[in-house]
This record gives sequence, structure tokens and C-alpha cells, in this order.
Amino acid sequence: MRTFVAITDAGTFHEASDSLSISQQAVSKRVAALEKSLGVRLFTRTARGARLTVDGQAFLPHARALLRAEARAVASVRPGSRALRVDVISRRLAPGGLLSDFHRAHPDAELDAVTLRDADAAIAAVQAGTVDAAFRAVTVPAWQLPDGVAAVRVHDEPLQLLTGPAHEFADAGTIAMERLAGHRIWMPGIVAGTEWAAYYEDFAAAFGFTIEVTGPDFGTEPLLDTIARSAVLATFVGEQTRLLWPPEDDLRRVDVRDPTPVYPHSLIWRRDNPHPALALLRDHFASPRPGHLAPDAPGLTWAPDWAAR
Amino acid sequence: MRTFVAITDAGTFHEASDSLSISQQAVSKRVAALEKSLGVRLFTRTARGARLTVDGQAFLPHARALLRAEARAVASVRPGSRALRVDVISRRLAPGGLLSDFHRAHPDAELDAVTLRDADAAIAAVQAGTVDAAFRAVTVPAWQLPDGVAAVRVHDEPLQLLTGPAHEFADAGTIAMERLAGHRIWMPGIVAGTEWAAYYEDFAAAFGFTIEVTGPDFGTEPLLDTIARSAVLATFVGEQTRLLWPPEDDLRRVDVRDPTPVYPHSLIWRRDNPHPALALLRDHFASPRPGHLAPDAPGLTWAPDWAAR
DNA sequence: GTAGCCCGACAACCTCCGGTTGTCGGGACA
DNA sequence: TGTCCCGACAACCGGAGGTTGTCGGGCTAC
Repeated sequence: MRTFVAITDAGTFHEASDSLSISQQAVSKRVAALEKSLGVRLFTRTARGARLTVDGQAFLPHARALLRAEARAVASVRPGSRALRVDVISRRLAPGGLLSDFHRAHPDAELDAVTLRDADAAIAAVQAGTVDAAFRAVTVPAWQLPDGVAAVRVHDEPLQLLTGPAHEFADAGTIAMERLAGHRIWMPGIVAGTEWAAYYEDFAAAFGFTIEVTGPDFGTEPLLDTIARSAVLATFVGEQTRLLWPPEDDLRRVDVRDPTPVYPHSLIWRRDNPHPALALLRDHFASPRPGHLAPDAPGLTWAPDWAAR
Repeated sequence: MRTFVAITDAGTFHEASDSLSISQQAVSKRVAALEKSLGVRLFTRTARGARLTVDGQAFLPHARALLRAEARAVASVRPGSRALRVDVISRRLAPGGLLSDFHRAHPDAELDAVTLRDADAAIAAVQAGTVDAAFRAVTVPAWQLPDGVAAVRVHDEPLQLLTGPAHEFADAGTIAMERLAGHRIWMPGIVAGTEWAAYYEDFAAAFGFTIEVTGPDFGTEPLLDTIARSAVLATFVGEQTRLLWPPEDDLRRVDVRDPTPVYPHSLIWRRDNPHPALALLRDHFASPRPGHLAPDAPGLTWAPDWAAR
């Protein structure tokens, strides 16, 4: 690909071979191999150089796109001057409802999303500089964070109950929290010892339902399929979560009120991290965002006692 | 890259080696080479398989994007079932003002833009199936087109004069066509014998200015730079043309009235071409588009006599 | 505690991919 | 029509990248 693009830029095989620091014959061989593998001619060879065929013209922008993709891939792991790397909790809960929001506001800021084991790992990674920021529920007060690490609760994500059409709550639209008592909530994929598990333990204890984590996690598709077929199982998802499958009419979203459970996200970062996009991220989440609950909303919501303010 | 992604999908080196039909040792070597070239570890090796490191997680979406780019590149030249391939006239005149419009209306329709030598070559390519459609000024009446090839005049692009700040017309904003008489218009890059050359010959003859095509074409940047510095040279560009360089304040766009010159684009296609996106393209340009001159606008515009209706 | 198992790494070997140099035919141009 | 330059072809060669065989090291079962 690089050779192909170099030739279109240079105009002749010979000149391209210079810029690539290989021989003209090697360039010729590379092109011949590429043309053979594609099954089309990319250049018409003339006495005054190489000109693109129609296929070559159509191919060129895709070849350039490929080289750009390669450069971005390499840059994503280059120490120093890489894109902002942000830890977000498992996609099930909030697959970028947070970040896609930011992305719309700052389309040029490049982000790489990663997911660490739990908040402790995320905080350690932020301190180590392995990641630049994390969105996590923080279970400890601010003064217990490592030196130089800051955390601010920036986003309370309302949780909805997700049920199949045969479930008791399927057509309720909204239910009161007290009706959850005694019900079975299935949350496979939760890892014991994480802040995410702690959240659901406290949540279940506070309102008298049971959390089941049985079964290995085969991914979200079988999980949601099971939910869709079950009359008694339900699960929680973030309000912003967009499910890819199954079609939404196989599943029902049920709002919960009195109070509405919210998952408390804190933005965690290291104060001396100079990454320019990090400042954008902090500013974005420091200011109130229309359509989102402010974390200090009055008592209509529920979050664990330990959730940092 | 493919190996890297295969491992993340499979979970273990061994399983990935199966899906790639190579040995586990080869997979191990490939990963080691990739990690070495990137300078980071992508996997943590455990007794239960390979897990992504943080770098690996950040790298993964870029690796997938690269593979998608590769697939698109290959698909762009695959005979049958490739993206719609459209011939458009040299970018100088109308760099996708036509196609970006269509792209906004149909973001999913994949297009590859190519540029053939002239309208005759485009018509031949359409007939041969090398390209699926062409936007060209057609110099012959419809009944002289090859069998099965159709052409409909769909878009008249108004031309603006482009001058440097020292030019007589620089600050006029709008001029009457008659004022062009005796002026020098520089249009390097025009190839003799093309319908594009014929257009400008007729244009110049009709209103008494001169066209200069001297000088080899070094690309648009030096051309525009020359225009920007000259007090007597000017050139024509399509109204929709967005110039990348120099900054617009080094150049002046001057509207021409009484009449306004328009470049007549016909959409050319082969009637039995079943490409689904071609039908979209025809429908899009068959219907009136707000903000664009209809090709049958009254006598306020000028186009050559031969321009197909 | 320990035997077995499965995972990935390492070593040795070999093939052939992809580079090199040398040469050639053919179109453009003076 | 000679000259020049472009790209292709041939012959050769080193090493990148595949193979097989083997090993150490954690889980896991008993």
C-alpha cells in the first residue's frame, strides 16, 4: 500500500523507489504482487511514467485511508503524545453515553476507551500514567486517594430495568422501587470485589431484591436473549445504553421511581497530567449538561452511602 | 494485525492459530514481532490464555479499523458488487459539490470518484461498465450516444471568477459578463480535445476574452498562488468549489452576471446497470434540489449551444 | 501435595518471499 | 533514427517467517 501511494505521489516507479530507499525493480515487483492479489491493473505503464487506471483511481483513497489507519493505530500506543486514554466501566452499563457526549462536543479530541478490572486498578493506572482519566464509582473519600490524584463525581446515570415481554413489569413503563422487593435480578459478568459488585450488593440489600451472578459471561447477546425469554429474570442497564441486539421490541425498559437508582460516576485524573484533551474533558464534565441529572440532585435518586460527593 | 485481532476474538494463541491455519508458534512469533515493533506489550500471558493489556485495549479498535479499511480497499476494485464508481470532472471545477450533496442524503451509499480523460472516455467507460456513472458536459445530442447509454442534464454549476487582491475586479463582488472582453483568463491543466476545453473555447469566443493554458500543471497550489499574486490573470472556479489553500482572503471570488456562465453537467449511465446505488443517484439528481439552479433556468445563464438539454 | 494439563516461549531448521544487480525492449522526443 | 528513460524480466541471495519438537510455569483436580 505504501509503495502504491508513493508511486502515485512520485509519478514514476523510479522516483518512488528513491523515496522508499529500495530499488526500482523492487517497486515493480511490489506493484506486480499487489496487482496480482487484487486481480486488477492499478497503473498503465507509459514511457513517461506510471498513470493510474480507473481501478487505481478508485483504490487510491482507500489505500490512503489504510495508511492513516495504520498511523493512528501505531500512535495509539506510542508513549507520550498519544490520544487521551480513558478507563470506562464495562460497556454493559454505559457504553459511551458519557464519552460520545464529549465526542460530539469535541470531535477533534481523540479518545481511546479501555476497561480496567475495577476502580482500584483504575486509580492505580491513573496515578501511574497508564491511563489519563477514569470514570468510576469511587468507594473511598477523596482524602484517601493517592497523592496527586483527584476525583469529582460528575455523572449519575439512571438505571432502568430491562425485562422480556413476559415479565410482570414488562408493560408497566414505570414502577416504584418498593415493587422490586423479592424479585430476581440477573447480573452476570459482575466480578466479585469490584466497586461495581459493591454497588449492586448495597442496592439489593437496601431494597430487598436478590442479585444473581451465576453463569459464565458469554457476552451480552446470550444474556439479553435469556432476559428476553424469561418471565422472572430482569437486569439493570444504564438509561443511555444503546443495545445492539435484539431489536428493542423483544425487550422492555422499565423506569424505576421513588427513588430512581443512579450509578455514580466520578471523573478521576492526575493533577499534573498535562494532556491537552484532559483539560477539555474536565471542563466538559465540570459544567452542567442539559438532559443529565446533576450528581447533587435532591432525594429522588438512590446511590450508595459510600459514593463520593 | 489480523493475528492480533484473531487472538482477542479467540482468547488464546492456540485457538487463534486454528482460525488462521498456522501453528501456535507462528502466532506467538507474530505477536512478539508486533509488540517489538510497537515497543509495548499487547497481551498478558496467563495459564488460561491471553488477556489484553491496557495498551492492547487501546490498540484493538484501531486494529479493527485497519482491517476494515483493508477490506474496503480490496472491495473497491472487486469486479461485481463494488461501490458505485462515478467519473467526475477534474477536482478544480467541482470537487464533489455534486457528490457530497448526494453523500449527505445517502450516507450509506459507498461511492468511489474517479476522473477520466474526457467525456468521450467517460461515455465509453460507462458503456463498458468500467464506471457506473459519469458527470460530464455532453457535446452530442442524446441520439448519438452509444446504445443503452442515457444522459440527462442534471446540474448547471455557476462559475465564479477567481482573482488576486490586486486585480481590477478584486473588490467588485459582481461584474457584468461584457466587462470580461479583452481580459486574460488562465486555465492551466485544460487538456486539448476534451469537452472541457471546448467549453472554454466557446465561452471565450462568445464574450471576447482570451484563454491561456500555458505552463505545465504543477497542481492547484502554485496555480492559485500565481493568481493571488497577479494583477491581470484570473481563473474560473465552480461556485461550490472549496479551496484548501491559500486562505480565502488572498483570493477574491467575483460573481458574473448578464449572463452567469454555468458549466452543464449531465449524469450519464447505462440503462441496464443494476447497481442499487445507481438508482439512488439518478433519483437524487432527477428531483429538483433546493439551492441549485435547475438546468432549464431562464435566459439569465450562459452555456454552449451544444450542451445537451 | 502432586500429577496432569494446557498455555505460551524457545530452539533448530528450512523454505521461499522479497530484496539485490544486471540487462532488455519499447515509447517519447529531439 | 539515435538517445534517453521508463518499467519488466532473469538470476541470485539472505533472512523473514513458517515448521516441528520441546520446555517451564501456573491452574486444577484429586
